[in-house]
Amino acid sequence: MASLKDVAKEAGVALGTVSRVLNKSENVSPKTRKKVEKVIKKLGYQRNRVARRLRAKEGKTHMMGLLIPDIQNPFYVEVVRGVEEYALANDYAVLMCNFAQEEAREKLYLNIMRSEGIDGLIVAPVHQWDKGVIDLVHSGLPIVCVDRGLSGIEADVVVVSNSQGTFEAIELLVQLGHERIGFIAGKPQIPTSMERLRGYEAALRRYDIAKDESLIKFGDSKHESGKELSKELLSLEKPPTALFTGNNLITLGALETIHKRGLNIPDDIAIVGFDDMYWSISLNPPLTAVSQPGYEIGRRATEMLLQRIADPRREYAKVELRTKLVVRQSCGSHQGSTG
Amino acid sequence: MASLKDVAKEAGVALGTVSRVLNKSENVSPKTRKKVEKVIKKLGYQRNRVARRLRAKEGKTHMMGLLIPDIQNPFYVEVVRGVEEYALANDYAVLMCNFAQEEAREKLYLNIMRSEGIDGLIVAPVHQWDKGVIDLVHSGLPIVCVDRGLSGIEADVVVVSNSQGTFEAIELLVQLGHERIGFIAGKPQIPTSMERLRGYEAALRRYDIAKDESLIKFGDSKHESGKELSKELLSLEKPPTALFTGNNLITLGALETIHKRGLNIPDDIAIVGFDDMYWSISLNPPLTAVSQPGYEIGRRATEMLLQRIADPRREYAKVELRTKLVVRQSCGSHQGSTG
DNA sequence: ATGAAAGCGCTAACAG
DNA sequence: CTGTTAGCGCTTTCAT
Repeated sequence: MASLKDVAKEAGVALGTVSRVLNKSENVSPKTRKKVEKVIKKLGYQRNRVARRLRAKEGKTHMMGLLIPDIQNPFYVEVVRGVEEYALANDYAVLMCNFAQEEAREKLYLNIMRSEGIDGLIVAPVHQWDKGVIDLVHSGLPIVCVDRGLSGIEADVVVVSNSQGTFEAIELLVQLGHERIGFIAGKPQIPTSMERLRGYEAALRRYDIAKDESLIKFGDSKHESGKELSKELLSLEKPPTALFTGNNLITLGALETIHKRGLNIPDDIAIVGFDDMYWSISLNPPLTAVSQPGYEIGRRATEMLLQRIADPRREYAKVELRTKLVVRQSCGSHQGSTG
Repeated sequence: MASLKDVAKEAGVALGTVSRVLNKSENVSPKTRKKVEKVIKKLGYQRNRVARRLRAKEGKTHMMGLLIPDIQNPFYVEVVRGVEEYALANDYAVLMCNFAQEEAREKLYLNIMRSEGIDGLIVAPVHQWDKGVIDLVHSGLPIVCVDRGLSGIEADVVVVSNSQGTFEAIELLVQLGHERIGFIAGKPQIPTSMERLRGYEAALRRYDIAKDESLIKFGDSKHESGKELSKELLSLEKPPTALFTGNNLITLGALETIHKRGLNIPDDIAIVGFDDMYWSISLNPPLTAVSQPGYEIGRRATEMLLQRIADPRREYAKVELRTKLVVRQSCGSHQGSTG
């Protein structure tokens, strides 16, 4: 692989001059620039990003980190796509790691990121007191949180209207005549779980429906947990007539249980889930869901991160994007199909 | 961040000695080692991976690349998990990029990888004549191909028995009484598409069923294409009684079409898909599918890559893993449910 | 067993 | 405008 030195020698200029051409410095004569660019092309020279990273001051390494909780969750896949797209367009490489909802692994990756010399990081913290992330914020590394914020910490964050989104979903179910609505939540430590629960409670209050604690179950945001907890709900003496599932994996687990029991959706049990997938319409019946703009979350977060890298002193911001209720057939007689 | 120099000064030894301790060199007295280790802990020292990478000889940068065609495809997500797991266990960071089936983007990422100084790369080439990847192989970088091989190139590769897997699926459909079996394939340039087609043809031959070209459609391995091509098949004058879909995204697209037309699965149309998802059972009806061991593919590929990095001259190998037919309800009266 | 020193490829400060 | 030079933090000789 050709190096700066090779290019300089071949072009008959100093090494620094080549660097200037590469970095689009003003102080290069058009003639020299042309000569150097020709040699660069001729030798197929490519900048060594590692050396560049080592030497460069903070904020110019052209590498950012992305730490996501669960790559098996299609929602995060959308976020990843948004991040990747925007990063690529701005000449940033993304070091992407999946900590699979394990705090220990998150810590490990946080260390790797730090020692890879990234310019900044986009992360969905394990919970709002995530020490690893908080330490990193304090260390001065530019960080944008997605999906979940940190408690009492100044940092940029991109979230969605979890509470409002859930409210709308429950409202729809109520309007369709449901009064016993089961709610399967994710881990209570994850802020989004609690926000969604608040939306549920608010909707019940709004329509004067008494809250029945036995209809609310907490799990761990995974398929298995959706499967088990829906079983528990359906086995109640007075089972719910409708189910709200707290994320997409829980939804899929619940569907498995419902189908296994031979129940009809929506006649025996209606279901609305948080998180829409582009293939939700391929489910039978097509799923009514609260759609999060995952791609947009990723894009916006990256935009904010690059802005903060460029100007570390700018005001911290919290961006809240709106969810959208996509009504299909799993919740009952509304014929609408928005998606 | 503390550096090697800081540690050396604090411990009162030379910089090189600290490096030796870090690299578990034999030539350090137990006493010195202990002293240094204590300081390392005290200062919370962490190796700077960038500097290490810049200085290190090839094969010791502790960073590998992973280039996948489509992160929205759950199959590749499984592969990613397998790679990540094995890499992490061996102190390798993974630079993971998704080229979204676009050759231009693949090329771009290939360049980034090269200039990030990775030790090796796992990649699913865009097609078997993928120039970018072939050039990289020739440059001497250790490379393992997954899912698809390269034509006429010496390189390690991990694939599955695409032809045999499809054969078994078609065989099942035939045994269930189907003779008009539609086949929706992915891009013909992708080797797996053609192998799966060969399995289809072999099964027809084996059971003396004439091949009807109008039942075979080529698309681009995506959801949209599954949707459209299944529409075409179902609109034929003599439509198929069963559908074989060439990958998971195509399957989901086909399901959408089938449900939209109000057809009953499997009575009106049976369906078997290539690729199983852990939530295939949550579909209604649960999907009969050819399951690829994605996680295992990723794990094995990484194992092979690290072996090649350690010994670049070892024999090249092609590992073919077996698929498994998971029979559920989408194909008809078999009551079996293996998944 | 340890110290000293070269240098990986690059950026940026300094000198002309 | 361009050349020269000092490191970034580390690994790896070469001495001792």
